[in-house]
Amino acid sequence: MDERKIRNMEEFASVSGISRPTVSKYFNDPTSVRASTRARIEAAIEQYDYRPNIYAMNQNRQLTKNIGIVVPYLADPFFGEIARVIERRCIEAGFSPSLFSSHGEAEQERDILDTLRSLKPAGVLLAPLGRTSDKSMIEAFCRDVPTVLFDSNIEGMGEAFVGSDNYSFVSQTVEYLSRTGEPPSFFEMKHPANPNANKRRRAYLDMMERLGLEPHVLQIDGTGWEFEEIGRKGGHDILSRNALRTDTILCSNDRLAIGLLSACYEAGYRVGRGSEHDLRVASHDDHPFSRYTCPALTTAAHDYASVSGHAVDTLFHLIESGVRFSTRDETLFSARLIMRDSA
Amino acid sequence: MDERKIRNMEEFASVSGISRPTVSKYFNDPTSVRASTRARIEAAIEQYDYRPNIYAMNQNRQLTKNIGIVVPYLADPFFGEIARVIERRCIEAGFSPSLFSSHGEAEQERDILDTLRSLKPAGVLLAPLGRTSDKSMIEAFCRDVPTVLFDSNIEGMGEAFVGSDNYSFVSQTVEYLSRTGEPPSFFEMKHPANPNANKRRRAYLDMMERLGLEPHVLQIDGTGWEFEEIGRKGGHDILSRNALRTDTILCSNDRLAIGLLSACYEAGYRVGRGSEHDLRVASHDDHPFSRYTCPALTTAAHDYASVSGHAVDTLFHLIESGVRFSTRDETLFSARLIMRDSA
DNA sequence: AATTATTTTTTACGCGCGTAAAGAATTTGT
DNA sequence: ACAAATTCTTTACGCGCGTAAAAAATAATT
Repeated sequence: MDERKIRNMEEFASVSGISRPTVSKYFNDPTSVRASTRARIEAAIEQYDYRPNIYAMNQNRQLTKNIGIVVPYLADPFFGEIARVIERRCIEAGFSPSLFSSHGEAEQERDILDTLRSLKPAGVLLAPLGRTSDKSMIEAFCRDVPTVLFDSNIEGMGEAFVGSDNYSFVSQTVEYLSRTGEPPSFFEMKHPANPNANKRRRAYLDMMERLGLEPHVLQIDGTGWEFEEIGRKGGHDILSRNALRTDTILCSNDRLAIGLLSACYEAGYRVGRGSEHDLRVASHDDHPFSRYTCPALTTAAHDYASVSGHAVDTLFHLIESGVRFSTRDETLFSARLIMRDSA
Repeated sequence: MDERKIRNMEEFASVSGISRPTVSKYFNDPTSVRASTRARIEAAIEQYDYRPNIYAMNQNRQLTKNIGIVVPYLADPFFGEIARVIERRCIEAGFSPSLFSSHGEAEQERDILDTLRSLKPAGVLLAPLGRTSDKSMIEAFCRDVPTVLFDSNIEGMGEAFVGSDNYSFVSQTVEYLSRTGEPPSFFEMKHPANPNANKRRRAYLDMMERLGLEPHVLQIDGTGWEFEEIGRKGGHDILSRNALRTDTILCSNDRLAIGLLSACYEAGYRVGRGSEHDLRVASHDDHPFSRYTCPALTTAAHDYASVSGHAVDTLFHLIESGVRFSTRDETLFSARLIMRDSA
């Protein structure tokens, strides 16, 4: 690598022997120049380690190559994984992803959308907080920036929604549990942060009715995003009050289940299948840690790859076509039942 | 809010009745203008919802207000938490944090540093991958950008390192375990990803020698960042080979311990204190989930707040003073023993 | 009120790159 | 080999803001 510092595209153009407009054209789309000139430019890049000033690049472009990724809560490894997959695909497509986490707070979500707007991104992938989100602000944001919602739907906002089919999660777990043992009670937060929780409750009620079984919903207290602690406290409460009708609990999500399993352990309840156990516990999401609970958690898995892949594809299509969708489309992927030892 | 769209600072200056250079001065430091003009500008901002174009702002500034935050693995909620705390403090200080995760891959780490360099950040907080990091590239990066390393140290790189005192972690756990029962064996990966692991092993050996006890290190196979699975497999291997000398295991970190506890449960070993238990397991880090393992994990907690707070403070000091430190300073915070049921 | 210190305005240039237009050079097709 | 099509060079302007310098206005001090 040559030690001479290239200060700008003008200098780089002259050392590479190509005119500046052509070099500029190359950086905006390497395939837009002849193969031979492309080779010369790339050789010069290699030699001088030059890259254009992104601030000057983006100043005049109406559309940058930035993509915003917003998740509600990064301390949940589920979103860490999602972020990883989405980031990779954005980079492969030549975009620059910027990752943001609302950390469970509506004010942070607002600030992020503000920041994002000034980044003039080509598009945004947004997993909103849900119930506490500032709906009108999100709506205004989506009007200005091509946005695909994922994970958690807010009716009518964004050009599209990509997520998991909550009904498919719950129908599989309820069907499995009631076929192989006593019917499940449904364990959830009284005021869930996320609209998926409501869909899951309704799916539970619906499935139980279909199967001709008596539904039983256990609603526990607690607000915020510390689901494990909420699940643990709620679990202790329910176990001590003897509020169970059957020996089977179906949790709304794995993080609550992790807390519940902890409570069961502490209270001396043996969780699992078979006669030597007191309780069966199942759940939804296939959280990265659900394999390592004691016992390992029976759950329904998201199709991670499909959800993130389709969300990205949808956004790319939106960006490339340059037009907004005439109808907002919602794509839901089915769950896959993961049978482990807890139920 | 007025509906008229302000296109640039010129227009904004004219509607606010202040000259453009003064407005520019305001945006670079609101306290640098007279209180009365500041009030007028802020009223106009409120009314027209104007904010300057960040690309044009940063183009001419040698030093932007950006701060890069790089963590090795976001699917570990520990880093999600760290990111949350650091982000907040950066925003409070008027900086724009950009969060990046290497996702356990050295190539990603390299790409991130490349991206970061072109963002011309005022400073960077870097938690490197460790063993697999491209040391020479990090070194070159640190020469160009004021960088504070945290969590995982690489000798001599960056202006400072802020982390936890591994010796204090291990000394407390070893002391506690050997005082209250049989001395611990040390459970770790044969090829740990992170230099902290090596320090912990050495601290274990040192402590055992001091206490006049025979050390015993269990090194398990596996590479990468899926520590739980590595711990689980290694745990099964050790339990089935009956490789334990005592009834006490001290894990290098909580994520390995989570896997080990899972293996213990699957193999029918009862973990905990007291005569009705087979095994004691303790660990280090106070991972967000360690409270919810079964049994809850006895561990040594990082001083999260101090580490992230001091790392940020150090970087701010570096940025404000404008000078590099003459000597690289390393600050280590002590651990706090968290006694739970596993040991 | 006069002097001094502070703040703002006016004027002007530059940053690094996007991009448009016209002409020159190169490649492609026959 | 020649015309047509493609690609590149030259020239030139603009984006939105930072920033410097001198002049003007305002505030603080005596």
